[in-house]
Amino acid sequence: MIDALNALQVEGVLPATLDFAAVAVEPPRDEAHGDMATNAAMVLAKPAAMPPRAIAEALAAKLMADPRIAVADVAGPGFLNLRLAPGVWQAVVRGALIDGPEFGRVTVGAGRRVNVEFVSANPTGPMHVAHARGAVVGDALASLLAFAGWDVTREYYINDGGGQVDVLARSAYERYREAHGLEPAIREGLYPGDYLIPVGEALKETYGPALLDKPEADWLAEVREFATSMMMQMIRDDLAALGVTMDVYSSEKALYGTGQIEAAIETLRGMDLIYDGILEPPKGKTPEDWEPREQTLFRSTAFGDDVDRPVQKSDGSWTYFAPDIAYHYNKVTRGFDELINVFGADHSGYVKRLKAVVAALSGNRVTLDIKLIQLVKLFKGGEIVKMSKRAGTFVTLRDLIDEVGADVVRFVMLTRKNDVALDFDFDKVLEQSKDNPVFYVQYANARVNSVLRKAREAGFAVSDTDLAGADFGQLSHPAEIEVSRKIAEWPRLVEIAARTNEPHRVAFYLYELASAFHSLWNRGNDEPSLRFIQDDSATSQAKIALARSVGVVICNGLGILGVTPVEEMR
RNA sequence: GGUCCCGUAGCUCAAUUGGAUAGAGCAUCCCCCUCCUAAGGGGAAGGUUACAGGUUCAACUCCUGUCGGGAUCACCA
Repeated sequence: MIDALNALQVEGVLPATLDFAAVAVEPPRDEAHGDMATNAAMVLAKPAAMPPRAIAEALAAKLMADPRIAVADVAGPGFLNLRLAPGVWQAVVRGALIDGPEFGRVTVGAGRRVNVEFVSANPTGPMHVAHARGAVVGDALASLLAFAGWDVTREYYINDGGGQVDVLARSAYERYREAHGLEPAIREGLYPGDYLIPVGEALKETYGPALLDKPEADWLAEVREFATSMMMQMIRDDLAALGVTMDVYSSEKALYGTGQIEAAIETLRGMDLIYDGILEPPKGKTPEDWEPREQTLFRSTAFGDDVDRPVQKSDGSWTYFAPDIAYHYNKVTRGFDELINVFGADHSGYVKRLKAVVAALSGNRVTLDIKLIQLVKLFKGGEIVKMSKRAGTFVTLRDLIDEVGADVVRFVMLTRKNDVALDFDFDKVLEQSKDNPVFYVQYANARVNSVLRKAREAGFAVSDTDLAGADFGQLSHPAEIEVSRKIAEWPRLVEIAARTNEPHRVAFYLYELASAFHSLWNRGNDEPSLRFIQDDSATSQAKIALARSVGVVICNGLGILGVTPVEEMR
């Protein structure tokens, strides 16, 4: 395309000073407009001082000389539609068979190092549904980026430095007393969950009666350590059940006493981003117990935040924000080019200050993208499932996996953009119908396998190398071309989804591909010539190859989503 | 009150980051099928993309404002 434009410049048709940066060539939304389209004529009309249609006509004539282009015609205000020679699509199907699991792998990431931090649930209990979506989105995003050429690190930040782990320790201590036959005092503010009973028993196992009747100061640190490590083991197990493996676990507590927090704060102070001052009372509703106090503050208003943020409490201890600054400084110094944090939507208030910190501490070298994950609403029998931590009716990730399986959980969690609330309907996700995307995609793959099985029984050679040698000129029906086009879109989709950090696009794409394939399959009912297995072996081979390439793409796509493809439905 | 997210067909959601006549699935209406894998197929209808301005050859997309829904707002993480 650019070559053709350059040629026109040389010929003097176009002014020599034009910039082609805004020229795009892409597959149009509407296939009636050809296989590829370009906006070149309209973008260039103004700078070239020529009517768009005139540019388009000249360009069309030039492009027709290319053997890969079958038809180039001018449409609408100056769009140039290109119909590619059939061989281009056939080559794509062949490419899918040759590349196999690598088909769709692209290089937009260019080996840049990206850190994806996700889940980061407090180590105070089992994971529940709210964590599940973040876990799935983060993990799928990481896989997607890896497939698109990034060097990816999956990371979990353990919030083990704040008051909530003391609460955990006290709660576990009561269970420890219970294990010794004493009445536990689960006071208001402690964690009442049964999952701490085994922790109490393990404490008894390790310490015997040694910690009984001792003041809190004597046991708090040890019990805290003991309980958090058990909680983290439980969380790792939960993640493993969901198919998530982290590369790095970073501890908040480990930042204390190392000077890292102080160093990060001092660095910011050197940029005049840290100062001591007094905050105004919050506007709107002022808390009744509000009183002015001097604190150490981060100047986040310089980055568009509505108020500066405290890093130190009035008693001199750090707020949660201080170790967070140090943690992100740490990620910057580890040499990542990009940081991505997957947070729950309730963290929306931290976005600006964290972006500000990363921008300041990296000298704008490192980008931070924060994906906010909206709520998941559970439905069962048409009723919303109410969840309350207090009433002990919150649904754990384990419950969810046990009921519908990890594959279903993962796929469904990716059928929505991250910043939109998601309804998870227990009844629908187990339904076998077209409006259950998990089933529909899996079913397509099962049908592909069914074709291959029957073809093998009929004596066809169906290895990928055999199929890649097929005569794809046999595939001429519009329904077959449609499936080929969809397959050809795959690498580009990977690129877009990765660039925008939106793994849900993969799930939607797979549904569309499955839909095109099912449509072709069903046409075979009425038109025997569209069935995959024919009497003529050359025709069969091409059709089977098409089916197989659908299977290749579905497997690659599901691989990114972390969903296991099924070979047979039952 | 500030900030962030959302608002698209009756319902649930897409829309290749600014492209052409805004697309799917349910539900509705019409026709066909019981078939290599049964859990269907084809078609019709359905829209001022919340509203009002602006930028652009081109706006669901970007900017400003308004309305509605949600999240969040020092001394918890």
